[in-house]
Amino acid sequence: MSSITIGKVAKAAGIGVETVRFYERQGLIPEPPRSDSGYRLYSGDTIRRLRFVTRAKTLGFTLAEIGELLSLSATPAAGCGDVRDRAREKIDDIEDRVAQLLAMKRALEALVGQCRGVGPTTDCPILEALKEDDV
Amino acid sequence: MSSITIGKVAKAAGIGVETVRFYERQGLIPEPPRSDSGYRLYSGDTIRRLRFVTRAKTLGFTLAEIGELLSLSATPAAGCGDVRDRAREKIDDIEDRVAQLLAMKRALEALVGQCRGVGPTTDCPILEALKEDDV
DNA sequence: CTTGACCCTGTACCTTACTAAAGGGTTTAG
DNA sequence: CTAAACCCTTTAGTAAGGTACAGGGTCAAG
Repeated sequence: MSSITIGKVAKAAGIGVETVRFYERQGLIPEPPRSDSGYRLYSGDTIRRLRFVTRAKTLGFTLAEIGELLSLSATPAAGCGDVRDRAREKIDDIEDRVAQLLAMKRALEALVGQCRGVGPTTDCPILEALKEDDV
Repeated sequence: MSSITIGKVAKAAGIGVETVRFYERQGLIPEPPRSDSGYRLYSGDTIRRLRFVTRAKTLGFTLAEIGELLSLSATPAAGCGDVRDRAREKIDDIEDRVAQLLAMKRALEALVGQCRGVGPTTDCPILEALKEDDV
């Protein structure tokens, strides 16, 4: 049932057909079953997976990292402690990123506030706001 | 006073000398004054600026976007409304990223919870947690 | 006063992440 | 039944973001 060709999957995920095949080669999506004529036949899950990839990419994860994230959920219960450890690493990583983004946001808000005419735009508030955070 | 050579600046920023020159070519840092012999002479500001670049990079900003962020603060008070608008765009962008990162974090936490033996690891919580967020 | 650690420019090369094209089979609408 | 619109593989090219020489000058310690 509901098996869709690569063109539909690509369109639904908002990427190109070539990119879907590329992600398959990179191991980000599993090799799908084929029709008699060799066409790839996908299920709706692939669309979600592809959307996850594009989102994670805009968040600064490399394809390799995204592969790790995806493999976390795909791993069977066997190496459960290992999965948990890697998930915790990713959580820490995400928390770092969030903290840095919020610092950057505060800096930009300070800039906008400065723009309202509170003071002179002499120094750079973006750099100022981040200079203490030695990561 | 306190002028440092490219090697020191690079080391302090945690990047290579070649990368500093590359960022200069990309316009991310200003062309510094030179010594009589042609050596680049930096001030401490450059180190902060370079650190900002490397951080913004891990947060998924392209070098072009980072250039825009940096130029926001460098712009004189003249085009203040324009600067404010662009800063607000960046703030929105950052808020989106934070929201997506937090969704991803929740998904990972659900995964870790699942690992504690609460249930079978049949479906993928990472994909599940993100499937509603149509961005 | 030389030798090793720096610096300069310029060019070439590398990785990541696509994107396109060549050459050919398949499906489907008219 | 044919022509547009898909799909296949393989190979090559592109853009972003560096990284690495080559060939040559500079500086500071011993």
